[in-house]
Amino acid sequence: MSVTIKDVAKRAGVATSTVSRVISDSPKISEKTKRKVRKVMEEIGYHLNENARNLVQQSTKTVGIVMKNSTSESLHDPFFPEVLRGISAYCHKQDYSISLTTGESEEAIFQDVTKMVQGKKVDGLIVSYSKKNDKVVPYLIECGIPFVVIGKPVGQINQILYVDNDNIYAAKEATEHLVKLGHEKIGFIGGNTEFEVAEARSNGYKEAIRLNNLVVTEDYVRSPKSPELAKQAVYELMKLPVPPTGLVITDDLSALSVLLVLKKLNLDVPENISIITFNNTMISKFSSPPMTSVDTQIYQLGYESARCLIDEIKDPSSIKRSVIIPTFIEERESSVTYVQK
Amino acid sequence: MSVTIKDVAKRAGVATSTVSRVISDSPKISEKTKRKVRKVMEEIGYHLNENARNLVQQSTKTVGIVMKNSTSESLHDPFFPEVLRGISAYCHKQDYSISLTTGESEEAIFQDVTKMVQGKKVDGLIVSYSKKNDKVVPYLIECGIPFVVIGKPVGQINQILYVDNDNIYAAKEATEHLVKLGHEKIGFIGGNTEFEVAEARSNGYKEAIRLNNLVVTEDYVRSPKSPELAKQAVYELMKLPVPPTGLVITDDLSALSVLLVLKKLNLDVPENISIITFNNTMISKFSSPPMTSVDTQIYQLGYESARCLIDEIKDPSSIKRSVIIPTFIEERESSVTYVQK
DNA sequence: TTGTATGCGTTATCAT
DNA sequence: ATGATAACGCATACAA
Repeated sequence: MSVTIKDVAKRAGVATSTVSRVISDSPKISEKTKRKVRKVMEEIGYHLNENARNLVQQSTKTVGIVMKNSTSESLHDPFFPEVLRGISAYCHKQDYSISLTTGESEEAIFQDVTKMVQGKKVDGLIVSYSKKNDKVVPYLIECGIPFVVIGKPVGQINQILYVDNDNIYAAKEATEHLVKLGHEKIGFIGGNTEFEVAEARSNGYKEAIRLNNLVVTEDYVRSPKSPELAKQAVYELMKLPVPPTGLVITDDLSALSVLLVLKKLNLDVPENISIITFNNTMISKFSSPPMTSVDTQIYQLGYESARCLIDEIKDPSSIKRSVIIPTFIEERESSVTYVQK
Repeated sequence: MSVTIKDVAKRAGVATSTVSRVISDSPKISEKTKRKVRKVMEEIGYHLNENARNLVQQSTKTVGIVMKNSTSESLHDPFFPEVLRGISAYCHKQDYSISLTTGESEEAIFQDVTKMVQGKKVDGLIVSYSKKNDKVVPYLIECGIPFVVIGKPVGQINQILYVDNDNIYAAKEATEHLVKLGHEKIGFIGGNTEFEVAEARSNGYKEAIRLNNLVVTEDYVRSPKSPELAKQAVYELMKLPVPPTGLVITDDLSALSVLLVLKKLNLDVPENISIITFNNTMISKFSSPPMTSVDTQIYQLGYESARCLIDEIKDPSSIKRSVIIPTFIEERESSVTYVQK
């Protein structure tokens, strides 16, 4: 069938072990036989069968990527492709392959993960989210397979590798960005608090409100579970007796929905209400108006997670160094100084 | 190390071949021993090693996905994630895994492909683009490995499986959408004509212009190689003695850039100029104004390509049935009846 | 219906 | 510096 090292060995008049050593460029082999063997490989078109190598080495040099919720949702959000881009870049550099989960439900994704792990298809995994009551992380811990989570793990912080932003701080800064502009009534539109990131940003917002002695109304803080539900939240917020003059929104996609609702309500941004969002994706750049956004450096998030993972795979005994990626605010037209009407 | 079929066999008091047959649920094994073996598998936590199976079966049940240009570019365009979503859905259904190229240049991607193919890491590939002078497709033909291209192959149409839209027709329809609205001066902003899709749409546009006896000015048709360069094209177009009153733009991303330029030029859409774009992604839906867009059913493109590929993998002798996915126009606010100023 | 033996294409451990 | 050979974990042809 295929041409194997046996064929090469026979043709070159050496043993298969010698061929194998030539492949790995072992220093124990003389340059002369290396040349000879390589010439034969060229001649008969030999190529390594990675499956065979994987089997004997018990490793695949591929990393699995676990998506959140469902493949569809992940791919609809500009966040995931950008994370993937970062992961991909580092993996390519290290000559690792990438394998994706394909499930459309949490359960299906969990099955994907078990298959990857137990089928020994991956050397490690990147979990692209952090969520309460998630089965994946505990499972991976139990398996003892290297993995890193993007976001702050819900428990066992010290035993789990992770890369994250300081989301509490980032949300605090975002809120204070509006405070500095003179806003005193600031609303918060977050996300599903099952996800750690949503909770953290919500806490950061609350901290900023408290530290600046502003109105702490529970009415002002919303945690819709989807960008679609975010719309509802805006309607409610703007119907309040004293509606907010500024809004902190925890992702660009939701912010886009918000923008649409505001338009329907005939509220201009930033004239009537200021907005600051998170992630600084293409969306915030190209929306109308372009939105001030907290850049979470998504690409770096992905890149570093891959780096952590591959480091860990290569040396599992090394200490667990989690990494925090800094954030910064990209100011655009959606947030301006508050002026009394 | 791991628990293997040998362990299961010993514990269950059967031969390894019996265990293997239980795994594949062979009808030749009695229900009784099946139950016994499965119980043991459960007890000692047995799991199939896919690498070993891959090796002996000479197949991996995974499909490789080839990105265009570079991973980064692909992931910056909403097109690719959506294609991936479709591919992923069908692959999941068929229990196939997905492996992505990670290269950042055409050459690097070609290396990824050869590695996938020669390393026997995939059973087939989906090439997510069709391009002139591309090395990948000829290489895959030479290898004789199953593959399908998304887009119309540049040669050997009959020997290559592909799934595509009828881009000539779609562009013709798009152009005529503006014609019907009374526009007579219609510009075209396409993409890099190295890609077949760009050429096809350009031809469709020209055909519509010709058939409707409109002004055929070469000045009106532009083929910038990136959304960034599209901006330049708009400036030039609008500086013409007789600028167009309608614009056909072949992708949402470029259209977004165009919108921005138009705004800078103080030209309102659709009051001063109408726009129709392609792909109907989130971008056209959420842009301001929302844009009329030709829906190319990207998800279906991906889904069908996976279906074609896996069909072909399962039965390489079956006839090559390529598929054309229909398009339709989603009307939004960016295109309106032309009124003389 | 079940068992025996062999091979899939490598790498790795001993030798020499 | 190189060769012989035993794994790696599974599937399958052939026996029984």
